[in-house]
Amino acid sequence: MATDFQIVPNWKAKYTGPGSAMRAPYGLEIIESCLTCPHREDRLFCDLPPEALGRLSSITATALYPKGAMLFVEGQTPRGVFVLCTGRVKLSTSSADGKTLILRIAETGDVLGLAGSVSGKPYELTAEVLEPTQANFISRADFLAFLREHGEAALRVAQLLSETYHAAIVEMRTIGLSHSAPEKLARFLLEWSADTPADKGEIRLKLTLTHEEIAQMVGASRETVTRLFADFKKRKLIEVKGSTLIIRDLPGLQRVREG
Amino acid sequence: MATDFQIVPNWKAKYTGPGSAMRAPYGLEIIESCLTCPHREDRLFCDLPPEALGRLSSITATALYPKGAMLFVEGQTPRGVFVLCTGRVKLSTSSADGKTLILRIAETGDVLGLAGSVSGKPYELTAEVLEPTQANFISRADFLAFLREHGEAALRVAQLLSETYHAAIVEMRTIGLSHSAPEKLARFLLEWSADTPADKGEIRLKLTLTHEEIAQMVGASRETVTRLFADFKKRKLIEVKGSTLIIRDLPGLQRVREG
DNA sequence: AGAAGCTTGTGACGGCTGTCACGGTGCAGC
DNA sequence: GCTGCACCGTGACAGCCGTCACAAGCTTCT
Repeated sequence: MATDFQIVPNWKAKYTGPGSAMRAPYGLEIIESCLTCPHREDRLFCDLPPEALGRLSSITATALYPKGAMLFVEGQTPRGVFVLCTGRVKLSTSSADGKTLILRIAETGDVLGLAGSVSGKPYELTAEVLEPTQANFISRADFLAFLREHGEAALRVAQLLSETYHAAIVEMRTIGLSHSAPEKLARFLLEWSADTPADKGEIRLKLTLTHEEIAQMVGASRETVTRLFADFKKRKLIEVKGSTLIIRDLPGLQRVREG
Repeated sequence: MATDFQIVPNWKAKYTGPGSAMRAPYGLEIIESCLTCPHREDRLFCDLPPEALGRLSSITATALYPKGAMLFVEGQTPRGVFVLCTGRVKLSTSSADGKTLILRIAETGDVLGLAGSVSGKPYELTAEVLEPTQANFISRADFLAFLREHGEAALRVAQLLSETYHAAIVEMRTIGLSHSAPEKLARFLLEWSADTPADKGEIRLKLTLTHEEIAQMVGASRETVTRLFADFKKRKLIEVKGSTLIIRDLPGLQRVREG
């Protein structure tokens, strides 16, 4: 297999491709394969017959990626799919003048590069590793062959794509249907906290994103995000302690979202 | 089959559901089935073996929809997929305060409601008929059974979803990555004209959308769209004759898009 | 420890564009 | 033809927010 093309700023190249030499940075353990990894979140593979799973694992390659590594970049012809075992990956698109729009932060269990690999059209997004990440890689050719063989897997892929599409629409709403920046930020925070249960009226969430990145997610400037956080804090809607953000006044934040 | 739930403002209900009484309004001809219809654009069915096509036609119901009919509305639990034979359908989402964002205008050959039907999650969009439309309907249950039976069709569906996703991302860029309204409008016009070939330096396109609708597509107000059209005309970038829009200065428009 | 670099906080300012208001125009239906 | 309605055009105005500039914390590496 040819070594994959990847841009890895400030990092040694040897860590960056499936099949290339691997060593765990930052004391990360290498997990043999996502197929057997403890957090069986890898949603691509659930409910497939064992025979299919075996075939799948034979075409899967595990690799480690350091912070800053690019799994793929916008415009590249698709090379295959990545299934995240650990770590977080930023999915973004950017315009010629350097402005960036972050669509979503992928986490454990997410499948990346699916749409590109299925359609054969260039990746529409760039996938940049935010924190050391282990991922399974399946080349496009192997993946398509596998799907042709296993109809139920193809259906599963269609489901995943539907969900991805759904998420894109939701993201679109935050950006397109909000009049003001406060609305957008409120929408973002509420969206972000959606699957975290409230604990005695409070919602605590880890928010390990810079203001810049949040700005790129909601479509605003870095300064407005900073100012809005200050404003929200003053209005006792939220509270920030280190990298954890606490939503103190959920209804209040919802009112901000509604305008 | 239960009659489908549909909202049809200012129209007789009898025209609105698959299986219900049909008569062609506005002198439209009823085409027996998209499977045999002259413009074989119905991309869902291409390249399937005849046996599968036969099965498909047996679960397909054709219906006519008048202007203003809703094929489905946002939040509804998915009932099935629609394949457009003729006509145009507006796909939009809207917020509580009545603001609307149009994602795309579906045309002949497009498949609607696919993501919802595959995932089972509520439709994320509303599909409103812009001009008299004939569409094939396949109920969700039949459709899923068909996909489970025919793996190659499932793969085809995955491809369609990938394309839909791709289009959503492109739309997202117009809205999220443009700083100014002129940029957004230029992006929209260029996007809209992408598949129309240039004819001696000019591109002519039918633009049967109101300024209001264009505004909802690019995420701006109706007035700014009006003003921008006037501005573009003054700068000799475009020209409008009735419902046809002529792009006079393609490079100029591209410069506007780049900011 | 010190320096470099990234992140956050804050003030000033100006332009874009959303909103409101109203008038004109064209089309459909009675 | 007249009336109503939807759409288009345009002016005035305010306010939001993007941009620029700079300072102050924080991390990270040497």
